[in-house]
Amino acid sequence: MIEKQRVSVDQPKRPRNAVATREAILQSALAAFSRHGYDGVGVRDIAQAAGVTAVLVNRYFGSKEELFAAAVEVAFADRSLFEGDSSMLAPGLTAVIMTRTEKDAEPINPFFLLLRSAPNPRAAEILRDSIARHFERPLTSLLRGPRAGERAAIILAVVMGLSLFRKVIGSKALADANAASLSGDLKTMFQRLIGSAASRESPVRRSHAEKRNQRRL
Amino acid sequence: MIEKQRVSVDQPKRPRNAVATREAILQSALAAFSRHGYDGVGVRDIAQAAGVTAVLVNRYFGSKEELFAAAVEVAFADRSLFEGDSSMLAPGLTAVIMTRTEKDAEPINPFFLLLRSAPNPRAAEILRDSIARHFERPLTSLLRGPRAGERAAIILAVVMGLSLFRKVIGSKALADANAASLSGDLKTMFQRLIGSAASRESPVRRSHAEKRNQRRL
DNA sequence: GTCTATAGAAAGATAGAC
DNA sequence: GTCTATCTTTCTATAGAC
Repeated sequence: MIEKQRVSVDQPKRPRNAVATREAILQSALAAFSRHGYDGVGVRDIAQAAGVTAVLVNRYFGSKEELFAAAVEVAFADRSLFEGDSSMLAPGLTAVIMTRTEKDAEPINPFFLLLRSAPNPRAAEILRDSIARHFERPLTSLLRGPRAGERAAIILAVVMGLSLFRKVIGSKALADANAASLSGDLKTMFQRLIGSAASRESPVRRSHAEKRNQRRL
Repeated sequence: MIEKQRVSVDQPKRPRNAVATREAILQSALAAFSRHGYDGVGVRDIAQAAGVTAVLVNRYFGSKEELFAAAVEVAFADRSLFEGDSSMLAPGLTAVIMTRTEKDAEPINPFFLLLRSAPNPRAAEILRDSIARHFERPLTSLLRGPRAGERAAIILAVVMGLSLFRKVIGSKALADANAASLSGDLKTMFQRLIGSAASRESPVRRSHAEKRNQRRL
């Protein structure tokens, strides 16, 4: 029926370049796993989008599973969110959610990679490990107060749940929500989770406010 | 190698009973989709667990996709969470999360069905529709205050994110968290989201408190 | 380093016997 | 109403040519 198409140029074979080929496969895998999840994409698809055949995927990465692990490491490498102090965390998390899940946003990001690959048991193992190292750990060390690890995981879980509803499921209520009011809600929610006592009142600007008015409650 | 096993009795054929067979397939599908997700299970697996062959799945439900839609309707039918008034909502949501994601909990429930099937685009469509009808709508009508639909979706997104981290990913920080303190955090978070102004302070018991002290802030 | 060709398993769905 | 047998497609992975 329809002729198979080459994504790259119409050369008979790709020019020999191991590192460039490996990188092309890795980027293609990152995009494909983000868009369709581990079980939703085959090594053929990934190879074709990178301009090579499926053989090279296994040659460079050993197996689909190992390719996935490599793609996860690349996707989760961005640490910019956790570099400032904790006062920028709530606005930063809110902005990341809003921009990466808006209507015509690039569908390639670590959240979608995670959400769409988590159903596969082996992928889930790889993800659990990478989340702990790249997200839970740095976020935990940014939080003050008791049970920082627990609260960090809650914050990340909230981020993932919102991304799920906004983009993977596509809930109308969240996908079409007014951006300003939704941002406000999220920022407040994150601020409260970040505040050192998640189960107490008014964590917003707590450290400043409580010096001025200890009997606020 | 290993002989295939019949789940049911060792009769050559299942006794003829259309409604019982249909129901057995439906329950088997519900369990399988919850455990492994839409893409993680085949109609053969579902049929075998129901004690029939794969032919009957398509005979009774038309296709895997239609079987999935039927299973979703069954899974999402439980409305007990939204029957009381909104004062029981936060404790109820917290209890549902904690019990259904504890260590040895039954892995068959609507949350896992949703989380593990959402990556498939057709399953996502079916889920989006059923979530709107069975969860977003009743929860929205239980919430007072502005942007109830938006806030209902946020609440559901938070529930799903927590279930994801506790059980599908298996984040150690949340899976092994102290049940009492985690419950407390969740209850507070839900109470704030349920309170009529998600972006303002102290929604807990707001309606009572604000009558006594308007200048609390 | 990259390819074609293919092995071997498993998927969804259907024809036709009983 | 239920089965066996089979069609067709797709999957991961590998052998071997160039």
